[in-house]
Amino acid sequence: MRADARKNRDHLLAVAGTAITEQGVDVSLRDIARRADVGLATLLRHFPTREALLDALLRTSFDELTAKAGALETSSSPEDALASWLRDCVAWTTEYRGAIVLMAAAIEDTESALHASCVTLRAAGARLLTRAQAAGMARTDIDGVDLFALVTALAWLGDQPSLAPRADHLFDVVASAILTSTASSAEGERRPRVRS
Amino acid sequence: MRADARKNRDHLLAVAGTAITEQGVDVSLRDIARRADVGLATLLRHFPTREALLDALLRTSFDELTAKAGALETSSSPEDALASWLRDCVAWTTEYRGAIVLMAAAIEDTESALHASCVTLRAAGARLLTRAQAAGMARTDIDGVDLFALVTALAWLGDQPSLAPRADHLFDVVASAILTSTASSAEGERRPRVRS
DNA sequence: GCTTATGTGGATCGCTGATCCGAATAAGCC
DNA sequence: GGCTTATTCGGATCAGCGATCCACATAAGC
Repeated sequence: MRADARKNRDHLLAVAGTAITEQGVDVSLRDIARRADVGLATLLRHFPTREALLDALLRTSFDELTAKAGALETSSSPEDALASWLRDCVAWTTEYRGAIVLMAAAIEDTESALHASCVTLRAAGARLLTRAQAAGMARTDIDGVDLFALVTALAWLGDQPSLAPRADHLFDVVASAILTSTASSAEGERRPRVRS
Repeated sequence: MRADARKNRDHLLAVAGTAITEQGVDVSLRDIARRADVGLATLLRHFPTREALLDALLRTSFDELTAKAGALETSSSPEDALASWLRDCVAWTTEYRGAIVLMAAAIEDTESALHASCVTLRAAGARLLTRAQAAGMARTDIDGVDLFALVTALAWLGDQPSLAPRADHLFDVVASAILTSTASSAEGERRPRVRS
């Protein structure tokens, strides 16, 4: 890649990150290009679709979450690992408003630029779930696909301005359905009482 | 209203219903007008915004759901009433793909044409929830707003082609978190195996 | 049948993302 | 340093979107 092209690409990524954080993933691509002092065509050549741009932006975070799942697999109890990772996943999506919808669409669209990242993330969650299930700490009638769907739905909830205030609490509600509450004493302490 | 105007309005509603069922709520308004052999301006005068059009289309269903909640309040056990009504709500939204997102946005936007209907629906659910809680059949740390959010999230799940196949199952998972399983004998039969 | 208030829809605006292609320029070679 | 060439750039343009305007058509009331 030519030096000027690389510079433009990096600059565009930085500007896009700011713009999307401010206005959500539906921000006008023309605006991003304008803010980066670049033609719209240039933006669209580097990132042919909005998803390609998001993929480049989110890939780092994706990898971090996947890595964290791997680390938790050995460092925490099966139950805590799953709960903590799920919370991280949901919390992370709040950074890029609207991204979760694209992820939900990408998970089974093999043409999407986001597809591979989503599948990897889902697999990481599935491993944590399987481990928790084997330890008898998670209900066994759900699988990785269900887990991904639940996380996605909770993240979407946090994306809706009108529902976001309840997102944390509802995460606890859903989590209580996933994690078997046999060891309820320890749990009651770990998970904050959200509302009296 | 003049006779021709009324006719146009009714015809537009019928065409819009078909179009939205086929293509989801994001269907082009221009397309709807074209299919109704009417100018775009005419559609937009009868229904100034997409939400106004949806409000007119959905109002009947809204009222039915609200009425059903009222009927269940006396005809069924608090638990069955809540569970059955929630299921109906989620199932209903599948008819108009994408409508749930507009509803979530309308619930706290008093300017929205859908606002009043959404608030009424939420209140109906809240009454069923309160009744179930009073009977000790539902967890007491959630309220009507939480319930609306959960239903909305589940409905959104059913709207996503990639997640929809799990929507029914995940409804059961979430429902098991809302309804307290103290009377597990009666429940165990009605609800599919929650925890094997 | 005439008048008037109401309803209509083509034309147009500003916006979106997508695409084309002449102009600008960095990289490689002598 | 100067030349050539392959790469990159971005203004211009296109089709689509919802919103708005206003000259024209028409139903309703007398």
